[in-house]
This record gives sequence, C-alpha cells and structure tokens, in this order.
Amino acid sequence: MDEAGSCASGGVFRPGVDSLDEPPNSRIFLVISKYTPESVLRERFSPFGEIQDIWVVRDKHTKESKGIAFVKFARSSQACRAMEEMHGQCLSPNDTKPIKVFIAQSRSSGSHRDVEDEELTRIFVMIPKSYTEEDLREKFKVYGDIEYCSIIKNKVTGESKGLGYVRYLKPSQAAQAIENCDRSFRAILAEPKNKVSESSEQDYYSNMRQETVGHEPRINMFSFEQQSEFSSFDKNDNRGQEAISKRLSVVSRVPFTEEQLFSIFDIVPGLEYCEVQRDPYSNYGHGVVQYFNVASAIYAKYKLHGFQYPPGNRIGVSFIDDGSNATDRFGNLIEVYLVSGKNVGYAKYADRISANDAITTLHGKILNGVRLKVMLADSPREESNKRQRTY
DNA sequence: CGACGGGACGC
DNA sequence: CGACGGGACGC
Repeated sequence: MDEAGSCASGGVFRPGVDSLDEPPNSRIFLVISKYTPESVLRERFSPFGEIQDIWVVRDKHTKESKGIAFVKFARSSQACRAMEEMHGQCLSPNDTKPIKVFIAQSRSSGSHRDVEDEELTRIFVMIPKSYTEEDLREKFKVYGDIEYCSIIKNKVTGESKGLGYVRYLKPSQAAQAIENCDRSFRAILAEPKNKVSESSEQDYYSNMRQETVGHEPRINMFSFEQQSEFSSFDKNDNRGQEAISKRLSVVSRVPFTEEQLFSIFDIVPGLEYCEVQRDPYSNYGHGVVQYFNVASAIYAKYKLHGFQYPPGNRIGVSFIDDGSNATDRFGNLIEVYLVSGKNVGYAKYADRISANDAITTLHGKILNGVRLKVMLADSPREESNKRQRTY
C-alpha cells in the first residue's frame, strides 16, 4: 500500500477482497459445527439482512469444513444483529455445541483477536457547541438504548468543544446510529479510550464479592448459552415509564395453551410459573409469566417481545407492575442491574450510597474479557427519559 | 467572493 | 479452542 513500487504483481490490490470489510464491521466470523452446510447458514442468517457472501472455510486438500465460516452483510447493523441474536444458539438439534458469532476482524488488520462489544457500542459525533448531554441523548435515543452520553468540554471554562460520545448497550444500536443519523453529525465508532488492561479482571471479581458480603446484597449472574431464534425487530419500543418487575404480561392475536407459554418462556432460566387467562369475549391469547428474579424477566422480555409464535404471529411481552420490585427511591432496597456480554445479573443494596459505590467500582471494568455495565435498575422518578437496560 | 471541513475522552 | 476462497482485472 505504501510502497512506491505501485501495484505490480506481488502486493496486489484486490477490490473483491478489500470490499469484504466495506462497510466496516459488516462481516461476521462464526465458529460452527464441521457438519453445518452453507445452506443452513444462509437459511438462519438471511433474516438479519442482505447477505453478500457466505464462506465456509475448508481444508485446501481434504475439502473438509474447519468449523469456521464468514458471512458478509450489506450493513454493519445487520451483522451486529446477527451476532447478538445468533451467538450461543444451536443451528441444528443434534449439534453438541452452540455456535459462536463475532464481528470479523478486518482482513487487513491481520489480528485474530475477538472484537469486543466495547469497541462496537460507542460512537463519536460532532455536535453544535450549544448541545447539552440531554440534547445529545434526545437526538440519538431513537437508535437504541443509550447507556450514557458525554460531551468534551474545556476543563476550565466548561464550554463544549462540539464533540460528543454516545454509548449504546448493543453494537447493532451504535451501528444503526452511524448508518441513520444526520450526516452532519459525522458519526463514527469511537476508538476505545483505555487500551484494556485485562490483567486485573480477577481482582474486580473478588472486589465485587467482598462488597457483596459487606452490604448483603443478592447477586445473581446468569449464563444464557441457549437462546432462541427470533427475528427480533422492534426491541426498542418499550422505553416508556415501564415498571420493571418479575411478572410479565403476554398478549397474542392467537390463543395459546399453558404448555405452549411455558415452552416459550422456559427458554430463559429462572421461570417460576405461567398461566393463561382466557378472555371469553375475544380470541386473543393472554397470559402471565413470572420469574424468580427481575433479571430473568428483563431478559425474557427483551428476547421474546416480538417473537413469532406461531410463525407469522408476533407476541407482545410487557412488565406487570405488581409491586414485587423492591426498588425504592426514598427507602430501602436499591437495585443494580448488571450486564456482562451475554450475561445479565441483578443485585440489591441496602442504600443508595452502597449502590452507587458498586456502580462506580464495577461499571466499565473488564470481567472475564467482557466490559461490565452496571446501572441503577429502576428510577421511576426521572421526569425526562428512562432507558431500557437490556442486552 | 462567501462557508468548507474538521475529530478524541482529567490517569 | 477458532481467522481468510473464488474470480477475473482499464480505455
């Protein structure tokens, strides 16, 4: 590229190859079974967008699959959604291991390190100097769940430099912001600030456990290896004043049985019970699902709202405010919601100080190679906007 | 004459 | 553990 010798025969410029990473982060890297054919990949990944290329890597001589594949999408948001939805799934019932899905490293980078969410969820934008963080949030919340917004300011005068960051919960949301926001924002992915010192991740973990003992919160972390297959679409339509709780209301134009309801929601660990409520005056299905904890309910709502069951019919899932959520802004238990990659967790602290302490200590730290997100789980008093915290 | 292009975080 | 083919190229 930089040699003066132009493009002779050696270091060729191959448009076909270089376009593999155009636009950036539009190609996914898959670890799959050696027996999964390309047709299955096409079938399972085409719901996420326009597939431009599928390549199952094979041994040059034996032609046997190496259990690796690349799928190129037209857009980065499509690749991100495919990753978010398909990682951890089994493509076939007789597969022994769930598949892994990552955004592929660009070919020119040469690195084989997994691309982490940290690098895919924060965007860097140019904004009018008059913008506040709240203005920024208002402009960019339509693209997804914002974890935080920040603006670069002069440290002495406090005046904006016209540059800002928006951190989303999911890579697909950051990608959609970049793809769809006004061009005047010049939105791009932000370079990670701290070139990760993953060395002390074990320390953070033990710190967390110590704090846990000190303030007696309950922390539950779940591993959701098993996910299901929905072409989840508008997962973002429920950022209203919803009260988070362990109970979910399920509605459908098509009636369902208790067994069917159970089989759907049992996908998420922690299901306590479910029941169907028949409305004799309509043919709609209505049910109530309850989990043992809020984290499971949050995750279930996130994964199953908009799920097609039966195919072609989307079910709606929303929280039922039954008071089971012990969050309290003036009183006792403060809930903290944790997100670590594909895991979600939930903790209760005795007071706001302890909760804030946990947040400042843990938020953004790298645990097991994944960036922790720690937020207050509920804040019904906010007059402006509340965010949905689910991933 | 008259408005384009620029762009990085308190450790 | 689990990372890079195929095709055909400018008058």
